[in-house]
Amino acid sequence: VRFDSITIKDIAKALAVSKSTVSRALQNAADIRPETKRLILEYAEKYKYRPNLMASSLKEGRSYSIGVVVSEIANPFFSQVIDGIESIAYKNGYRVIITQSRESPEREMINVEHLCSHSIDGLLISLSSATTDLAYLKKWQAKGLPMVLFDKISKEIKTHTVVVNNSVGAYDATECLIRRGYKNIAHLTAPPFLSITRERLHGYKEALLRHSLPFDKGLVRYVQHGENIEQEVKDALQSLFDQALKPEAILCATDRTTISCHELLEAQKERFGDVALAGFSNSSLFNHFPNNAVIVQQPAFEIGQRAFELLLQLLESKTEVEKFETKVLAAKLIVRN
Amino acid sequence: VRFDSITIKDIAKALAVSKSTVSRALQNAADIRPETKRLILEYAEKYKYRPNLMASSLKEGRSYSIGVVVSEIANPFFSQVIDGIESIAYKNGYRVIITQSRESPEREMINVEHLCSHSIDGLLISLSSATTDLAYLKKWQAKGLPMVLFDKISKEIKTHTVVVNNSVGAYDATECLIRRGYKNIAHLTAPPFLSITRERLHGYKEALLRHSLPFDKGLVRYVQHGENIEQEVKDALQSLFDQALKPEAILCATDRTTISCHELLEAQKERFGDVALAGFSNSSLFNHFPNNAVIVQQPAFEIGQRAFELLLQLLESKTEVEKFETKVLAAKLIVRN
DNA sequence: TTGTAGGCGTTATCAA
DNA sequence: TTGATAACGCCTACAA
Repeated sequence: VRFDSITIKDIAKALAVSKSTVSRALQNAADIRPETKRLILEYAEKYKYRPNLMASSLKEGRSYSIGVVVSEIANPFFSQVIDGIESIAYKNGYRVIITQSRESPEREMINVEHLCSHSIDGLLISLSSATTDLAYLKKWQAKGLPMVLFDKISKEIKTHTVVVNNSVGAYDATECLIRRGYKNIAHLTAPPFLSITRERLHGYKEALLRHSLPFDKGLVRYVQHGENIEQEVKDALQSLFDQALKPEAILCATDRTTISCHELLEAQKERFGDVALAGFSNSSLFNHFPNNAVIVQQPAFEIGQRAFELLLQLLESKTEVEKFETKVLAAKLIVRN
Repeated sequence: VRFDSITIKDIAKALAVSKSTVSRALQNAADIRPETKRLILEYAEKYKYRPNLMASSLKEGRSYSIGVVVSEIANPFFSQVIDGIESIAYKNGYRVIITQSRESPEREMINVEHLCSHSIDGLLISLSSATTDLAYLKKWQAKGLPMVLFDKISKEIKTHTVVVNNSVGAYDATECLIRRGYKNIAHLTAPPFLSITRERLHGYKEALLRHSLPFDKGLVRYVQHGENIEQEVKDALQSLFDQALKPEAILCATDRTTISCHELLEAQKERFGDVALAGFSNSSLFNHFPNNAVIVQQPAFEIGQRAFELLLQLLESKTEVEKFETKVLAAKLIVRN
């Protein structure tokens, strides 16, 4: 702020009172003469006084802003989460600083450092798919930075978390495919070390088991979700369909794989034939999916809300929080006629 | 920041030097004994000293952060713009605070107020479709807040601006339709008071004129882009097709209308028949559009880059900037065989 | 009811 | 080469 804005000092000078009196008036303090207060508030209003929040933050030792790290804001799941966060944060007087990791552990770390040196009061983070070393996060946590993990979480970090019931979501979608008569169901998923991968894989397996279908490792493909994810999905599909026993249906574990998979199946109908598609997605794209597609939609907005609420608990707790909560939300299965 | 972090004072105390010496060492000043500097830097490194940027901002009178206001981060055009902004901003040591107006003038105003009281150094803004009263923006500008307008701009605000050549984009798309033999081309666009509306309408008209086709007001529909835009587009389409002379093709002026229009045409093929679609869009959705669709894609990433560069000019200019620049970028026509 | 003084963490000026 | 001091804008004991 280089631009001229009126300060408490200015008001004090203009009205020939002390800075403290002005400060008191502005804060609705009790011990102030109504007349004085009126004068000050009028002047402040007239000259559009805005408190310098940097100064108060410095004084108060908190900034009333929280940091958010997601992999991509363009991903509809995350934009919905962010909407959820903001919806509650603003009401509570917090502002939200959004950053993107683009699935890069380095950028993730840089963002967190950046946010922290800019004095955020707390952090909401969904880890990048490639993050394995959590030392840097633990460091900040040890320094006392309150944080809540959501979506892609890690059990290494002891704190509140918000996730969806990935296992049940995957189970339901798989079961839906099975009920339609598909037996040979492939699974396209994220890297194996992620919790979402394990949980969704687990749901997939359970559904097969329950319906007495064999689990075949050869039908599972792990997609790195790197720079060129389209190519990765393409390769995965190729290798699936190069096998003797071709998949009749595919369950995709992530938004990106669901969409890429749909596009590829669409584009090369001759090659792949009529394959049923099921997948996790929060994209409005699903309107364009084939009518028989099965979509697992996560309650993204609510995830954001819950995550902020939990963070608020940490922020406002007077004592060290020892017992951490894990909020598990249900995913929604979308099946059209 | 309530959480414990080490300060210059702490280092000074620990090493029995003065705060100023520490500050100098940390800033790579010349007038310091190498040995002292080494000691300080080592200590700082060991105890993970991070400067409190709020304090330096307060001191320096600038925060090295800029505010961004767009209507929706989930809109791919804006997420691409934001990527462009960030790509340059980070390199220049600025951080970016993103807010969404959701096409509401009130939220837009609240966001700007909020950003300003949090001491941003400058503002990048795309106006909401419904914003008509710019008094509040002028107020901040008068106070000295540097700003750059992009995408949805207003000539009422005298400052740098970045836009695409809307007129040419619309012209090219329309001409493309005409060359394919379509004569009765409808135009679905934004509210008439927006510059993008006027410019795109102008390009549409010019193309008709050039190819000796009559311009028919009855083929133009203005869509408010409010809460329920889907319904608005639906109504617009209905009324277009209720006319005696049905459109053979439609040119949509905005991402939202292009997508809604596509979905509606798709869903009700019997009702609307085989209508050619052209439209402005930055969504990857266009992969799902019919093969003959014509897409006008804006260089969103570059818009963000240029906008930040111009803002940087304002931020770094020692003297009052009087002469303002308007960067006009070309849109890209995407036509698939 | 109001004013004075000190401090939040930095940086910059000036003196030593 | 280093240190003391003041200042950024705000808040708050404490004193008047």
